[in-house]
Amino acid sequence: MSIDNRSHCPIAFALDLFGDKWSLLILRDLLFKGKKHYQEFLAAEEAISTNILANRLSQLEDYGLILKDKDPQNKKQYIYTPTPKAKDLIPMLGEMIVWSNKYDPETGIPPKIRKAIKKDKKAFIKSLSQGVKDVE
Amino acid sequence: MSIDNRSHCPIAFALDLFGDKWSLLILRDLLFKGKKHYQEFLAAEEAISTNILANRLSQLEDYGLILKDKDPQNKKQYIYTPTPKAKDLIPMLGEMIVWSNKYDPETGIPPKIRKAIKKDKKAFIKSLSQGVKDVE
DNA sequence: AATATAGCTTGCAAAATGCAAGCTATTATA
DNA sequence: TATAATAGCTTGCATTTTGCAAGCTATATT
Repeated sequence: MSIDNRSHCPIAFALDLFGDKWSLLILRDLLFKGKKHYQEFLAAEEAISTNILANRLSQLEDYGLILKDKDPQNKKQYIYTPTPKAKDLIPMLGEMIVWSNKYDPETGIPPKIRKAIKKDKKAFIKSLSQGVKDVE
Repeated sequence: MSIDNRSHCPIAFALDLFGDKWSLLILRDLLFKGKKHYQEFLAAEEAISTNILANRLSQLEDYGLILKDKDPQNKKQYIYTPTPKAKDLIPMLGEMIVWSNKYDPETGIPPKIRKAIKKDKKAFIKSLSQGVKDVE
């Protein structure tokens, strides 16, 4: 797939940036799990390999979805942080979570959260953005 | 990637079903463009190739996202239709459209729709489900 | 100075993708 | 009834992407 989008369709545009098996999992770790370091992404349950991780981090940076800075705490590490452009994906990710909650019979979503989604879907999705600055 | 999901994460579950460059474009054509036939999907602007299209239609059927039936109007064609499981993806796709509307400087979204999104995002997403039965 | 750690890069095999061609079961046409 | 056209694939093969393992470099710790 080329660098420029395949059409001017908004769905195709989004897929050109993160329409693969890994990019959104990295963003999930950044946005919801508070991960910041390369080694943390590497340790994800889904077992991404190091060359793919390096490639996706670099792509996400190119796409303006993440920032890479030296970690002032530990000078041999980098800190990856989501940009507002990435944080703005939270509503979409929220709807994705709601959908999987409905259709994955083996979902690992904890009962408390499942109840929260059932009780008030909108409030649940809004809650995902709490603690994540720069959204809205 | 194996058939069963890589983790019990809801985002990973969704990506296992449609985390590629094509599946959501086919669903877009089914859900928003009223396409029903193989040849219509083949003719999409993004130029999917026929073997990939056949593969994805078969996968989407396996995943319970589409149904394939003989077309009573033209007996040498099939009609593909989205299931409720697919129709329930509309809110997620709506958020994706809203996001791309914000970040794609070359988006092909028509001015009228852009205005509608700006005026009332929620109403816009809701409007996507109008005319598509079985949603909520 | 020697070792460890973090973040990659490289080599190579396996899998997915894309292009072109062909195949089969229906129609539609002569 | 034979002939051609169309729809929906399948197949072969080259290219690209992925994934595993190993290695490499720059810092930091001992």
